[in-house]
Amino acid sequence: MRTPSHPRPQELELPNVLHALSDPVRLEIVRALDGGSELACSCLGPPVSKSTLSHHLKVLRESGITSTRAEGTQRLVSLRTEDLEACFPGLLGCVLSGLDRQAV
Amino acid sequence: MRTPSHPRPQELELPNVLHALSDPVRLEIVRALDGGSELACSCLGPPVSKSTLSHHLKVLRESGITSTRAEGTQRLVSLRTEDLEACFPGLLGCVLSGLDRQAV
DNA sequence: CGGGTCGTTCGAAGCTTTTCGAAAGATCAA
DNA sequence: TTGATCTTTCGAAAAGCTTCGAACGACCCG
Repeated sequence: MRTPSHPRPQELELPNVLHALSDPVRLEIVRALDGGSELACSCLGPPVSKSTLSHHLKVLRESGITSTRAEGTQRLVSLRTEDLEACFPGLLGCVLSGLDRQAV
Repeated sequence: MRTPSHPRPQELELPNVLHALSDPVRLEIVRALDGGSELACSCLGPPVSKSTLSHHLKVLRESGITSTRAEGTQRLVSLRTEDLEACFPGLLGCVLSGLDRQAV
């Protein structure tokens, strides 16, 4: 299983990033990754089928929000915190704290 | 022409707000409103048909990003800067500066 | 009242998104 | 090799989004 390709930092586009963040399932995934942990697909997100989860991870990866790395039979997913901070300073933090605020 | 209804601050939802901001036409509208000006529909956004513009303004309004006020035959649209800041601190600013950064 | 301007709503076309189960691919362990 | 595990891809259904023109509604000025 190969590590898939990721957009380069200068290729990140704001509408894509915002769109990727506008889905509740994907927000949940982003929240689970907050803190810098590198998690396998099976640890992420609310209960959806594995094909659905795979789809959402693809959207996050292709928008530049997450990074996915092959490790044996697993895929380890993490946030591209630094690249996001360089492209859209503060954005990820705002979204995460907005999430917490609404999590109630 | 009546002033339409708007969601209350506590009703703003992060996925809705992010979705509303994830469209290039709507981002353009938000950028035009940045600075606090109150603009008529006809002053906003890239060249799209008026029904399309009306639709995008409705999405922005219903997500809580903009406020629309009737003034004679016009509708004056403005950003709900304070409400957004209260619900999702920093978000609007990040998005606007990210926009500038990509505007090139 | 009549006509003009501003904006919304309706109806529709084309495209994308979300979701799932079934099947296939990749890796490891025995 | 065979089987088990983890994940992606395929195919498909249902829902939603973006866009437009045409029609309508609200308001203002002569």
